[in-house]
Amino acid sequence: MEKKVRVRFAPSPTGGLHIGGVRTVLYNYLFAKHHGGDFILRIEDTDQTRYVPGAEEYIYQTLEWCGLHPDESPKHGGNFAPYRQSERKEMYRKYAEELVQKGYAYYAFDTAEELDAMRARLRTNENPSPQYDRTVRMQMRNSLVLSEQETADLLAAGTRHVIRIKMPENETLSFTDLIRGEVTFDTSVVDDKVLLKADGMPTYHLAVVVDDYLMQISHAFRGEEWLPSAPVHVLLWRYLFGEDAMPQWAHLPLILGPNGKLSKRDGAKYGFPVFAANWTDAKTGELTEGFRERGFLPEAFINMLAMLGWNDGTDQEVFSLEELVQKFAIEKVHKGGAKFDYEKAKWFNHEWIKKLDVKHYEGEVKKIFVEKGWHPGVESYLEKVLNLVKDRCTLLSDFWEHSYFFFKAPAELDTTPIKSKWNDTKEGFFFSFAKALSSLSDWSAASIEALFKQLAEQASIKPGELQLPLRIMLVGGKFGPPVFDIVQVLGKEEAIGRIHSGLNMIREAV
RNA sequence: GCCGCGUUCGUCUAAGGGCUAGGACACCACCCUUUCACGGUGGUGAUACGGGUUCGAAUCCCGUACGCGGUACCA
Repeated sequence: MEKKVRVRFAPSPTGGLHIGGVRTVLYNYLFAKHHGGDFILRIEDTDQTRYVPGAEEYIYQTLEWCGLHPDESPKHGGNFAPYRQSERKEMYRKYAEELVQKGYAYYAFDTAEELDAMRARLRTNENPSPQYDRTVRMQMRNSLVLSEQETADLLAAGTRHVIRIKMPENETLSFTDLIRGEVTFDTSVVDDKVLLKADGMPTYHLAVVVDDYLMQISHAFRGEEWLPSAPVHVLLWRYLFGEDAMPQWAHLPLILGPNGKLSKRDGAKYGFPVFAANWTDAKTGELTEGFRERGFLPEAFINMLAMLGWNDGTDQEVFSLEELVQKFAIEKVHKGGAKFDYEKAKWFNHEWIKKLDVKHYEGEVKKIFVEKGWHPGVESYLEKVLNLVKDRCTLLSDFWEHSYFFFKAPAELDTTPIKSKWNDTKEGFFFSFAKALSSLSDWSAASIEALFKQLAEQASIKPGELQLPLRIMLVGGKFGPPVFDIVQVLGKEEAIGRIHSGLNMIREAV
């Protein structure tokens, strides 16, 4: 009987979510939904020294923006609550004690100073980072070397201590990774990791195993940086719950920056966001820009991340979330890390801006417009304008520069391109064009263009000679969408008004 | 240092023994457009290196190099 698919994303609330984290959530979500399973959000806040206020709320907001809704979480609740590890603190100790009882773990009373001293003593060029492992554990202060009575006394006296796993010697451990296949380790080279800290909190290693078991997680996907500690987790599963109950692992490749692992610094250095949404560090006040505020659509952001390390085997690159859910297969995830390319990210956004109806992002665009000093006007007019310029916008923030002139008549004109060729015949043409426009009944770009060409022919001027002046009168310079589309969207009254004031300005300039 | 993972155009990737190694981004050229873009067409450009196995290898095996990750009472 197949277990129900249950996956979890388990971030620690220590700051903004960067794109590597978001991709991990995405793949978890896609896998769960593809298999009709549950997607759980668990907050791993066992390190109280690194806890950052606001970080958890930020995670919810980011997931919501991306459209990745958890079935269970601290906020949404669920049958396996609590979902915050700090609130589960009492549950872990008993498993750690169980391991000690079974001889798989031991109490260690070494102080931070003693650990430092051990490392300093053993450090050499050949061994730059000595570990607390089988080679030194019998020289330390722990229940392996202390007598039972001494250990009991220390414990009874409330001596600060941790519980460490006792890694077996010379054992070959392997497990099957859904992406990488069989991965093998020699237990002798893994150190005696701390399982339960002196403050009573579990470390990640204990917590992830206990919680994955208690929350009936069927598949566990996480970043590749966890691969080296996988043997510890496999062992804990074996000792505590049996390897048969262990979730299937998949270690996701890393997302790289221009040189090495992608970092916040890369973003600042190369001018692209690395966080999903803006993040302000409460302590330093430092703001790290997000994709969202940069003008990315969630659809594009998700799409771009999904393709960074995965594809369905075809040439298709633009996928909606629904399509991704339908087609996602964890086996097709790449093994190698992927270098993030901001240009490609922008391309995805451009594709989505073109593809989506403007109603989808009108609200966001309005916010940006208001910041630029725009006053909300007629809804249908705004929509027409956005539809006209959407193809030329890569980011939502591009809309303003491509359309501001629809909301405000030009205060001055760039007449340099037309000045030298300006004459009375042309002026006369525009007078009669404006007049003819006022009585035009079919107000469409096509009939405006027909009218324009007809009058041009009557005046014996090539229409091409007149289009640029018209454009400049309407928008102020050499830019914007096709000129007759501009006339149409502007509307009769506004277009005629701009032609008349444009003529005045040209006359002054010539 | 040790351990692990990886390596196809500049970048993301397809091809998992068999056509001139395909697509996308970026770049270049041309076309479209008497604005600027969009768009269209075409082009430059890759199997890290060395050995095997095989009629045949990007693909399987071994070695080397390089990259990345880990090596905390952080996750």
